[in-house]
This record gives sequence, structure tokens and C-alpha cells, in this order.
Amino acid sequence: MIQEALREIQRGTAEIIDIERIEKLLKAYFDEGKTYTVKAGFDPTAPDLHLGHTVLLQKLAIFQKYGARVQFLIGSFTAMIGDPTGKNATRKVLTKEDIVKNIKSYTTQAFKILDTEKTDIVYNNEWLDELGAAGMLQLASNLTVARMLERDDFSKRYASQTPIAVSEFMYPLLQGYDSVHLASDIEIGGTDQKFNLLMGRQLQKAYEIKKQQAVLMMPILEGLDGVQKMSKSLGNYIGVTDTANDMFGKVLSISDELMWRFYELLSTQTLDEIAQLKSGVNDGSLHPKKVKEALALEITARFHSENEADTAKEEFDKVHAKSQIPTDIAEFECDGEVWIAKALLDCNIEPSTSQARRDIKQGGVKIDQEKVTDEKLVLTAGEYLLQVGKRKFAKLKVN
RNA sequence: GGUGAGAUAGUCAAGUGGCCAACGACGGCGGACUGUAAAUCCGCUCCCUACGGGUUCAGAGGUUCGACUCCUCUUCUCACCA
Repeated sequence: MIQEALREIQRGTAEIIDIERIEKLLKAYFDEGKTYTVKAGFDPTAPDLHLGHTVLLQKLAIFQKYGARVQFLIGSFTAMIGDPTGKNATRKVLTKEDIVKNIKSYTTQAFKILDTEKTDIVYNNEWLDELGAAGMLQLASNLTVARMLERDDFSKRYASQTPIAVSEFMYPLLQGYDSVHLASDIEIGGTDQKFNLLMGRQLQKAYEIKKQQAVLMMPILEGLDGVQKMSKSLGNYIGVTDTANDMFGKVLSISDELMWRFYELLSTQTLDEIAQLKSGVNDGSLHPKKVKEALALEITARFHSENEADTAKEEFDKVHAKSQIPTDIAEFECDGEVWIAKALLDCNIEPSTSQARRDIKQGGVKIDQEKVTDEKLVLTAGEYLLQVGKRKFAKLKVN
């Protein structure tokens, strides 16, 4: 029983520090029904979650299955500093209003995966506000500058002459202090959080709370490009609130290599099943596209419904496999005669008339399925279906 | 506080008086090929109803027929010293 739980917990992890402790906690749960706490911090800087976040959430859900109470920590205080992790520039600081606004949409999305009953939402400003300057100084005395600069992202930024604000140095300390206050048994986060997560262990020791959290790190999910981490600012993300169509299409657009990564980190298929799929693709008995479709269906169904996922697939096949026109197309209207380049701009499918001209020149623009060759074309009254490239569509009615 | 180096398009990075809307790389976009994949190949990549015009090289002034390139001040970054 414990072994099985451990296996599930270890799945897809990048690194676990102090696995013995996790084992003990599980044992206490199975033997005596004792619960324990797992902390995970979330930064309410953006209102939307994407699949990268759900990797963590799914792991938390596994823990809940095996007796954990999740401490869903909202970095309401630390958000005002801005976590430097993975950023190459100082993050802009949010106002309290922004944060409150983000939190609500954030938690509703998270509870699509987490068990509400076994989750405590906590805000770190509750205890960090109290800390005060003296508390801060005491906290800061636990860390040397040299050690701080060992951190990968700090040293990189330093080397590339990107500014680092002193306030950013406080971030790992405060995050670590959260673990002291909450007396967490386990904390999970991405590998990029290693420094911060370990700080929790170190501070728990320094503050003598008689326990040191185990640390579990998940790999960082790559974005659609397969290279950089999934993030909103890079625009390579699949959002939890994306429409079923978008979600399905986005999953299908990832590379075959990346697909296995997504399987490992996002699918609920067992590792054995995944291995089977993999060998099937390798010996040619399974088409990789079929496997990718199955993944896209699974993920889409998780955030919408199976019906919607199926519809998304049909829609997708219609548009791309048979190159027909999608069902839902944004519609626009305008008066009088319009120059084609301007029309494309007004319909938001081209960023400028210059770009529109270029695309026309290169044969990338179609009206009612017909390639446009004349870049001076003027649209007179009537209805048109405009298309740029393969995926940008718009309907325009000229009055 | 002192001294020195630096700031160029989405990013990195050339350019040190006219040949610069600015080499190159990456990214992005369009096309071919496909499985809306990846890889590869071709083209494009500031804006403007365009064989022309307008606005760009941190910001503000100045020198010059002419400045991304020279001078002055300002802002920001980095290094060394204190």
C-alpha cells in the first residue's frame, strides 16, 4: 500500500529531498490515519492558470488521495516583491487590488483538480505583515550574500548585467518563513524553486520548530515551442480557461518529442500504459498522431467535458484535415468600400497594412477560398470570408 | 562619493561622420512538404493606399551640407576604488 502510494508520488518528479520522511508520513497515515500537510505556493500575479501549473496541482491531488491536507498558499505578500525566479528582469510589483482580483479566478480554476475538503487556502500577508523590520532583519541574518548569488538566476542576471533589486533577495527568505509559520511537512514546487524550497528546510531548523519539510520538485513543463518553459508572457501556454477547440488544437500542435513529456506530466495514464504507447509508435504499429489525439482528448475533457472534447476534435478535423472553414468565425462590419489591406487590419487578423501587403504578395491571403493576387483590391458591398495563412479567419460585411 | 565601460528593432548582437530602415543570429509571419507536428527548403520581418513618403539606434540639446556614429547635459546598468 505504502509502496504503491510512493510510486504514484514519485512519478514524474525531478528530485525529492528526504524521501524517508515522506515514507514515514505515509506510514503514519496508513497505520493510524494521521494526516500531514503539503504546502505549495502560488503567486497571484496573473489571473490565469495554465497546464504548467496543473502539473503541481495534480501532484497535490495525489497527496490528498493519501491523507494530506494541502496548504494552498497564496503569495499575497510576496507578490508585492515579485519572485525573481526564472525572470531576467525585475518583476513589476502588484497592488493589493490586483491581487485580490486574481485570487478568486485562480482558486476556482485550481479546484477543478484539487479536493476542496482537503485544502486550506492561506495568505502569507497574514503573518508576514506582522513580521516587521526587526523580524525581517532576524530572518535575513540566516543567509549570506555569497550564497544568495549562487542562485542560478541571480548569477545569470548578474553576469548579463541585468539589474537585481535588493528586495528580490528577500523573496526566498520569506517563502522559507512561510514554511516555518505553517509548520509544513512537505513542500512541493518546480525545479526552479529548489533554492526557495530548501530555504524552508533551513529556516525550519533555524527557528527550531522540530521538523524539517521534505521537498518534492516537479520538472518545469515546456511550452508549445518545446524549448522554453510554459509561461503566459512567452505566449507558449495552454490556459486552463482556453476553449475546448483551442486546447485541443494546441495540444495537437506540439512536437512528437514533447508529447511524451506531456504524457508523463499531465496524463493520468499509468507509466506502463505510456511505455506501451511509446513502443507502439517506435515499431510503427501506432501512428503518433493517434497517440497525440488521445492526449489532446484527455486533457481537453479534463477542463471541459468529454462531449466538448469530441466536438473539438471533429471541428479540428473539419478545418485542418479537410481544410474546410471553422464553425465560429469572428464577424465584422464596415461601411463603404474598403481596401483589402485595411480590411484585414480592421478584422484583427493582420497587425498592420504593411504586413497585410506582404502576406498578399506571398499568396497567404484568401477571400472566399480564393487567393488574392492584387494588393490594391478594393472590397465593395457584400459579404466576404477573409483568411490569412492557415488559421486566421474573419467574416466581413461591407455595407 | 570617485574613475572607467556601456545603453542599437521582439531578443541577442554588428555598425564608430554620408554607401543605414541599419550585417548576422534567434524568434515570428507567409509559402512548399506534412500529421495545423518536428526536421528541411524558399520568401518576408518599423509604419504609411507605397517604384514614393514618414518616424527610428536610452532622453534632451549642440557641432556639421549631413550623425547610430563627434561634443554637452540627463536617466539607467555594469566594473574597479572608497
